[in-house]
Amino acid sequence: MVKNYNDGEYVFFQGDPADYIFAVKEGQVRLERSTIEGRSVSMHTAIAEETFAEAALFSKVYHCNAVALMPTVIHAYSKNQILKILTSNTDIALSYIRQLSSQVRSLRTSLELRNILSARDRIIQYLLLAAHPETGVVEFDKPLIDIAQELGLAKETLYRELSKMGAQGIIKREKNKIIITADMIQII
Amino acid sequence: MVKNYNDGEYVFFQGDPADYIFAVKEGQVRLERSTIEGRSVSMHTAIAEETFAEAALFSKVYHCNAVALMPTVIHAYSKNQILKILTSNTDIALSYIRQLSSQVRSLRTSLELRNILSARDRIIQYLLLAAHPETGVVEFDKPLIDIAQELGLAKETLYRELSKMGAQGIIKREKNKIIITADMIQII
DNA sequence: CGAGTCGTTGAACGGAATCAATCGTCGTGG
DNA sequence: CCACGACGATTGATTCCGTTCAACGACTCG
Repeated sequence: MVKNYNDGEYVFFQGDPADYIFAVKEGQVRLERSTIEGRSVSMHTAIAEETFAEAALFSKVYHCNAVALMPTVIHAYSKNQILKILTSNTDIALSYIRQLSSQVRSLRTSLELRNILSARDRIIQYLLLAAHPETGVVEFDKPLIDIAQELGLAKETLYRELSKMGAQGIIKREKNKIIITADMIQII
Repeated sequence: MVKNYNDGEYVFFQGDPADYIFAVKEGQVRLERSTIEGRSVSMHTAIAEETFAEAALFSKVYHCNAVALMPTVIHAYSKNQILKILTSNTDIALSYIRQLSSQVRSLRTSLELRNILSARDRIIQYLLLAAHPETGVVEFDKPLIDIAQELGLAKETLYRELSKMGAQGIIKREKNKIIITADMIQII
């Protein structure tokens, strides 16, 4: 089921009966928990192609609010239907487990990156992880500005560090592409 | 199956046949990926009571190395056995899905916290999330030093901000406990 | 009663965010 | 077809905040 939301419009509220899980097709949705005295804390921001409220499968009500941060297109999937499918078809259940496992791994990696304080080191580790293991090529399907966001850095910091690294010859830059040179290895 | 590892001992290597998934009982295990030229990048550090290499369920080989960072006790579970159980018993599969979903949610929340630059704000959001919704009480089952680590802050920073907040009267501190006062709400 | 860990505070430094300005590029519509 | 606007990329200057180093008190546990 496809639905459209405007900026600021709520998809569901904390306490609503949890009947659907969702996927963002376009736009962004913030998951926020209401705290004491009506304040809210953002728990996650789901972007395009992400699913959210998966935990609703196992809960009678939603435990947070979901609000669109811009005009947003969302797919809603009936929780009961999904549960039925998951219990009747072990292949699908397993494939869902695989997907979740891979999500856990990727989230853990992101978190581990954030434990690196130095911007330079964080970028280097990111590049090493993202690089093709043989060729040392990192290809980007999104602007650097988004990468900066992922890395938890100001875009300026990322630009600066990259151009420094370029000057030092430890990376080479092409359009939508960064190539790690052999020199990087000694630096680390 | 229980196994013991010494500091620096490897549990498995990248490329080894993936026959087991694991849980850390005591100690720590670092998951690291080998990159070009034999360097390694840490992808995750699993601590006590955490599972790791769950993605091995769906892979023939491990995609990273696992190395004990201290004397460590690990439980190993046969991948085939687990797969058999998951496919034969949908209840267990569902419960595993639940566990993974909850892990995803919690990891997303941690990551969202890290997107907050200001130490003070990050701590406040953390406290609000961790607080009992009615009473505003946060109870700790581990030292603040570990909380600081979780938050990605130097312990000194956490101590300082907490004592500032205490002085401002927006929190009250007791042993293993922080109470959020009504005053906090206006400050945010 | 010591050893080790946790908690706390001070001082100084450095590095990343921020503000600001400019350029390049792409798509769009008049 | 070109002007315009939007957004990404880039560089400079400045500020500020969190890390780091250091030292010390408190507490727990063997």
